[in-house]
Amino acid sequence: MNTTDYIREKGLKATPVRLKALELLQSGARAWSHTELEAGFSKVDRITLYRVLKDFEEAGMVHKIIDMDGVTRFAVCKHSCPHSTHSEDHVHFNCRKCHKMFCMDNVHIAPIQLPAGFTQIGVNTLIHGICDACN
Amino acid sequence: MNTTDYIREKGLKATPVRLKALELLQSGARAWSHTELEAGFSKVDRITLYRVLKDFEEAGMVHKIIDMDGVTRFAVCKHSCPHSTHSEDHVHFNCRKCHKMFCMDNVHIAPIQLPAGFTQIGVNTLIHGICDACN
DNA sequence: ATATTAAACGCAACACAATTGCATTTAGTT
DNA sequence: AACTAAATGCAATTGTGTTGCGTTTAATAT
Ligand SMILES: [Mn+2]
Ligand SMILES: [Mn+2]
Ligand SMILES: [Zn+2]
Ligand SMILES: [Zn+2]
Repeated sequence: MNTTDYIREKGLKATPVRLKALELLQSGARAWSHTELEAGFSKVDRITLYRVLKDFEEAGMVHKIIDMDGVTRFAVCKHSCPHSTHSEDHVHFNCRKCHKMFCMDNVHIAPIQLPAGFTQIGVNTLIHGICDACN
Repeated sequence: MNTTDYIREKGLKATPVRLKALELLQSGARAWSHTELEAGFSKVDRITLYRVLKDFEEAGMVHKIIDMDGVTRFAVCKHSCPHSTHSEDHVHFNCRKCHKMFCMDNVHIAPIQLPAGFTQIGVNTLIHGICDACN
């Protein structure tokens, strides 16, 4: 399915900012910060971009992750992600050199045993190290 | 060892703000945000508090964690934590109800197998759910 | 006890991320 | 082509964290 139809299918209008933002998010196979995305446009209103990212997130098109530096990042949801059942439990990798963040969908994490009284809803595993490109 | 001596042992002057901040951090067995700590004082300069927290962190007295909402939090280091070998790899638990964060030093996490090319330096595991008090 | 001084403090200013309100424009529809 | 709800662009505001600088103070030396 093309970008325009995908946005429309999610109940959103296919506007220029949304099309470009989605194309950027779908490229590079990584999680993008607002600043990185903004730099990918020749010209964009940063408030509009904030709202587009929020719209995408609410539509279940992207998920938000806070990286090791506290920077908010967005990555496309690879499997179909209805907002309710949206699982963000996959591992994220943050490179100490280039500071890029990657979603590691194929990395398996073992279930965690919590102390009595604590109930788990979800888990965010954030690994930091050196990525393949920087190695 | 008392609070004053502990601060001095780390090479810092035992000032009123530092004493109070450390007492707050040592109480409650959880990770405190700047805002929460500030509220624990009857009167404190917020810039001074930022600097005290930075000093504590650099001295290896506390470690910094970003919680599920992107809020920066500080928790006392339970075992002796020289800054160089300081391990922050223990699990953190963030409550969806009260938004408090806890360090789970006794929770074991299995080692993670990364794809070829990626080298791991450390890992931050952040579980979200409902804490014992809220359950 | 008093003097000394490097460290810590308090305040103003600044930088940056993110949100809200509102008037204008536009995508999708009739 | 006309309509309208949604999206945009801009200004203003909030929140978090940092930096510079003059003043005060904790720890030390006399
Ligand atoms: Mn991801
Ligand atoms: Mn901790
Ligand atoms: Zn890298
Ligand atoms: Zn709770």
